[in-house]
Amino acid sequence: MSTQTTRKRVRRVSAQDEPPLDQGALLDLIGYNCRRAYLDIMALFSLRMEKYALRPVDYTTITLVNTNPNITPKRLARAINVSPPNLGPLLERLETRGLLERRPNPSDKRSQVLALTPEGRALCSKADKTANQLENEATAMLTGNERRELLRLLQKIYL
Amino acid sequence: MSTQTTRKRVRRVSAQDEPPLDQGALLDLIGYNCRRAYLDIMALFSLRMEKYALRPVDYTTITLVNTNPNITPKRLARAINVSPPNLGPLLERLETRGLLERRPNPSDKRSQVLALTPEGRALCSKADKTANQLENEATAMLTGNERRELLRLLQKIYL
DNA sequence: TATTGTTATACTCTATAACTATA
DNA sequence: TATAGTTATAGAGTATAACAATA
Repeated sequence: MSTQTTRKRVRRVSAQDEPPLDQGALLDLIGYNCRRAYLDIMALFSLRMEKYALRPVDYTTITLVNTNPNITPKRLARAINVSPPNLGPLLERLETRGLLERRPNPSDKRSQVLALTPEGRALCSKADKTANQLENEATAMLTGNERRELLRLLQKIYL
Repeated sequence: MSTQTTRKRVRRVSAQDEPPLDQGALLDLIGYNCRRAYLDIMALFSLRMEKYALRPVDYTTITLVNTNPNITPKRLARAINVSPPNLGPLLERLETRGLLERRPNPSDKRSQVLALTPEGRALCSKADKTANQLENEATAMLTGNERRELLRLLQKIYL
């Protein structure tokens, strides 16, 4: 073994008696760090959202339809980064579960408008609470100010 | 020789005359914001790294092997979140390109040790520079202090 | 002619079980 | 019996072309 003996407090990555590996230049990249933090949070997301059978994309979808009633599939597809052909089956599943309705657009017979059913709104409300709880849990090492600052900086990048 | 240029779509601009949609509760979620920022940065990553034919996972791999010479595939697989069966073809490609070597582990004939070739180290060095440039470009709206603070907060979550 | 949503399809990514050769 | 790496395979996730109905 070489000279790396910094013996940091090993959290999740290294198993057994493995020395932690040097992440080198990666630690200076925002993209890399965003992904690592994202994966950690999403691991907990999957766990906590399992009881609702909601994948991340499902949760994003019902939340967006909830706050943007009568949105068209076209706009939704762009918003959640799903191509129109792939959005079909996603909406189909949510509709089959009785959470979402696709109705013909009165002003354009080609398109549709989306809305949550009462069941969909109820589930969305519960899922929102769970999402906030799990986020607080996954980011419990941050103070309130740090959490708000992190949100601000991330949004500065993409918004 | 199929040099396929994937014309990545630039986001951030709502298409045509569409009103921007309300992201609602999502904007308060660190996970959601990490993903959005990550996708923005990675769009530029794909563009700038195209000339090296390095996908994100390829870049992470050669960087990690570079800073951790003689690492085993097992440890590497855990570090980059790739299952051992899926790591094989990845290393095979890098080896075929003459960037990486898999050598038998002298102390355990079951396993191997990985190292970059001189060509691999040269490419890694260039890719590192490009990665830093593209990151600075993608996060140009942040001040130096904001950038360092963002790194600190993200690492606080997963490290 | 252009657009919405759908169908069909293919390509990538990821996950799992079973195999081999060592230990 | 356990482990490192491989093989085979299946399932997600994602991308594009072509089509029908409508504008």
